[in-house]
Formats: sequence, structure tokens, C-alpha cells
Amino acid sequence: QFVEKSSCAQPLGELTSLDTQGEFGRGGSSSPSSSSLCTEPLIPTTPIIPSEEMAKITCNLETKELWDKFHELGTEMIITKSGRRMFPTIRVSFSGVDPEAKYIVLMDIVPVDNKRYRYAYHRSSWLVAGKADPPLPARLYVHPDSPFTGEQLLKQMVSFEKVKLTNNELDQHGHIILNSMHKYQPRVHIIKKKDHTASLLNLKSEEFRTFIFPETVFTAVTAYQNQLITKLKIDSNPFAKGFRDSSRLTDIERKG
Amino acid sequence: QFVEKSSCAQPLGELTSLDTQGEFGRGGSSSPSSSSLCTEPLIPTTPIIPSEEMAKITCNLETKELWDKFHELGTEMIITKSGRRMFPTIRVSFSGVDPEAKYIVLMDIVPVDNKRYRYAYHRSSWLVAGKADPPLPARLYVHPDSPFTGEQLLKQMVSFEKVKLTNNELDQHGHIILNSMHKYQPRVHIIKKKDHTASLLNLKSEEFRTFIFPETVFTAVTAYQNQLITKLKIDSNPFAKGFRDSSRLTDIERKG
DNA sequence: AGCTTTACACCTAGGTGTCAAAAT
DNA sequence: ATTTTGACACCTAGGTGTAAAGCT
Repeated sequence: QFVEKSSCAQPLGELTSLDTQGEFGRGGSSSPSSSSLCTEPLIPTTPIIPSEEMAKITCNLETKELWDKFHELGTEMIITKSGRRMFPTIRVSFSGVDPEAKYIVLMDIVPVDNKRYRYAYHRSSWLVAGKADPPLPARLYVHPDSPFTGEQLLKQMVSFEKVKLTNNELDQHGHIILNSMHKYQPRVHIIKKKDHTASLLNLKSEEFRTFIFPETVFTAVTAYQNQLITKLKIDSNPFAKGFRDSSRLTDIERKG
Repeated sequence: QFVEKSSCAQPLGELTSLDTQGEFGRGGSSSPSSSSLCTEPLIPTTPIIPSEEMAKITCNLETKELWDKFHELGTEMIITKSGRRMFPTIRVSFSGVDPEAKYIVLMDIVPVDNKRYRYAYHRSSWLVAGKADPPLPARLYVHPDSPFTGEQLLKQMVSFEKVKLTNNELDQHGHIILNSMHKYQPRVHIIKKKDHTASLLNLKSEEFRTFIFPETVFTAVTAYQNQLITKLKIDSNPFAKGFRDSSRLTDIERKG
């Protein structure tokens, strides 16, 4: 089940062969120049087999049902200059962690392929529109409650509701920067802290594992393309309640 | 400037002899039974002189001007069953910390004396109404951004806006529990982390210092007593904007 | 009489998609 | 022709003091 793949703002390649809950280990980068694109090199260049202890960890996508509904239609995520939350939210639970250990949980989002897309309204489908735009600075979203104790991770869910997506390449807020009209795959990483001095930039003394959930693939957009996606967002996101049919009443209906 | 005082839900004694920015070290408790009152024993019973390194740390109350205005009138803080924020907020900045070290910053609130008070409306003044009610479980509010790096502390302010006060002795939310009609002194503590295993309950391997700001003394109340305090809250707390004179307009004034 | 509780209107703060305008 | 931006109405979520009611 251990699969080597490219990483760190490099395309993931095809994901169709993966199970519902796939996992990516640390794979060697194929391009010699790729390291210069990575301002925050999460992934070392030498492949590493996870330790027995880390191999026991499993990660479960709590919001799978909702993600599945979106995935069927082709999930889209709005990106804005000031940053936009993801909906659905990525919410995961872990098992197999050591209650006494400390862990850092983080997320990043990597391109699925080297393509740029456009939406054909008359066909209601996505088409390849050419090669991908130049890669953007890769950013990690370290979950703000990190570090977690293993005990916490076994009890609570980890929710990435606060992560924001932006198309502003000069963003100063630490939001994740994406290219519009490109396909992306969110990833969840867990790192076991071995000593308190180790940082994310210095992973030699750490162990980590990476989890991907193919049903969370999405296309970044600045405005929704597929109207069915818009409708599903409105019907399932509490903040969009004002656009639901049932609240779209005339004055007469309101009084009745 | 190092002063030994009682601690941990024990009365602080008179504070009038302290400077604007006082500091409390760890003092021996006078009452043999006091340790049983402390469910979270922050303060050991043996007095300790801070290390040279810790002695260099200073703590500044950023919101002093506003606190002074309230202090002149006699600050009151509402406590409710579900928990109420403090206003003004305690916001502090530190200097003299080691940029490379890690620190935990926390807050607690201790009784100022052994008295219960009542407010004489006709005289607009507070009167002693008897002996203090039985002490409540002492709670620590660890700042949620802890642990901080020294670098962070030198850059940012530390704001305790989210701390909540309650009169519910059975509170399950971790709010700070206070007796109504009693006088309290908030305190800010900073602890240097020496190793990652040390907890707040096991401070032997840690060093810490405690700062008090006498202008932040307040009386806990379930409803405001002094109308001047109510007015100052309304005029200075953004959430109370709806009660300001300028927004108390008649329909005619609103249209004009 | 003194103190506490509760529902409430009125805010802050910020997350939604919409739609027209602007940019490319 | 397509994509992006920004002001906007409409929400969620929750922090205010108020005033009447409840408690002791």
C-alpha cells in the first residue's frame, strides 16, 4: 500500500488507481530544479519507509459523505484575493497514534496534473485548455492546535475549517496559493515530534506520514462554473443559507 | 523589587504599596490548609529567587490607559453562568525574553482580600459587607497560542480577550470561577520551557515569573452597580455600541 | 431589599453566493 | 469571449447591556 509519488508542488500524476484512502510516502523528486520551487521543503529527496510505529497510524476522513456528493459533480473551490475557506471542510480522525507522543498535523494542496482547464457550459463538462500555469510557492497549513498529544488525537477530530485559499501570489497571510482553473489534491500530514527543537524545515529527526483522500480533489475557480456545484454548496453550507430556495420567498409568501 | 506574597486563591493583601507594574514571586503560603484549596498548584510553597535570565524579563500592560479610566471609577466585571469576557482586555507585551527559547504565558485571577462587598447606591460607593465567601477552585487560563517562541513574544502582543469569567462553581468549560461582590486581581505569568515533557503541574524544571498590574483590580458582579462604569463600558466596548447615546436616536432623528 | 437569571434587541466580525463591472 | 474583481444582501456565530422576572 506504500506508494512513491512526486511531491512538493510537483504534479501528483493520475490518482485513479488509488483506493478511497490512499497514502503517499516521501518520494524522490523527478525534476532537478524542483527544489528551487519549494520554499518550504516538506519532503526530503530520499525515499523513506515509515517506521513500524508510524505505519500503524490510520487517518479517516470524517466528512466523506459530503465530499462524495461534491466529487460526483466535480468539486470546485472558490479562490479570492483575500482568501476563501474550503467547503466542504477537511475533517479527519486518527488512530494508531501513541497517546504519550506529540504530533504536528498539517495540510497542503498539490497539483493533480500539468493541465489548465476550462468549463464548457453547453456541455456542462470540463475540458483541457492547455498546459499548467507556472507553479506557485508551495505553502503548508500547520493546524493551529498543533502540537497535539496522541491522546488528544484519539479523542478529538482535527478540523481544517480555517484554512484559506487564495489566487494572490503575493499573499502575506499564509494562505494556500493556487492557480485558478487548475486541479488540486489536498493532503494531510502527521509528524511525530521526537524532540522539541525540530522544525518542519528539519525533518531528519522526525517521522511523518501523508494521507490523501481522492474524493477531495477539486478545481480552483474564481467563480463557480457548474451550476449543480453552486446549488449543492448553497444547500449544504450554513453560511449560504440566504440563497436557499426555501428562503427565497416573495413578500406574500413570507407573510403567509 | 522582588516581593513575597501569598498566592493561589489566597488573599493578596494590600496592593497599594506596589508600583504601577508590580511583580509577585513565589511566596510561601501562610495557611497550612491552603494547598488543599488549590486544584492546580501553580505556585510551590518554597520561595524562589528568579534566575538572572528570567529577572531580565519585563511585561508591559498595553491597554493601561483604558484600564486607568475604569480603575478611577472602580472597575466591575460581569460574571455569568455561561461565562463573560473581561472588558477591558488584558493585553501585554514582553521584553528581555530569549528569542530562541519557548515560553508558556498564562493568566489567573486571585482574591485581593477576605471581604465581601456591597454597593451603596445613595452614596455611590462600595462598602464592606462581611467576610469573603468560601474560596472557589482556582483555575489557570493558559493562553491558547502557548507555547510562544521568544521571537514571537518580542514581536506580537499577547491578548487575553478570550478568557471568560463565571460564577458557576461547576463550570465545565475551563472558565475562571469567581465569587460575585468580591474584589480580584488578575495576574500574568510567563514560564520558560526547559524541556517538552514539563507540564504546569510539574514546575520543578521550569522557571517562571508573575506580573500584576494593580490598575486591573476589579469587583466581580452579576449586574453593574456603578452607573458610571456602565456608561464607560458602553462607550468603550465595540460590542455595546448599540447602547451609546449617539445610536439612541428616535425615528425622526434617524431620518434626519 | 439585594442579588441573580433570562430573553431580547442591537451590535461586531466575518463567511456565503450574486451580479454588474472591470480586466485580460 | 472568458475570467476576475468588488460592492452587496443575507446569513452564522457570538459579544453587549437592558429590563423584567425570579430568587433568597
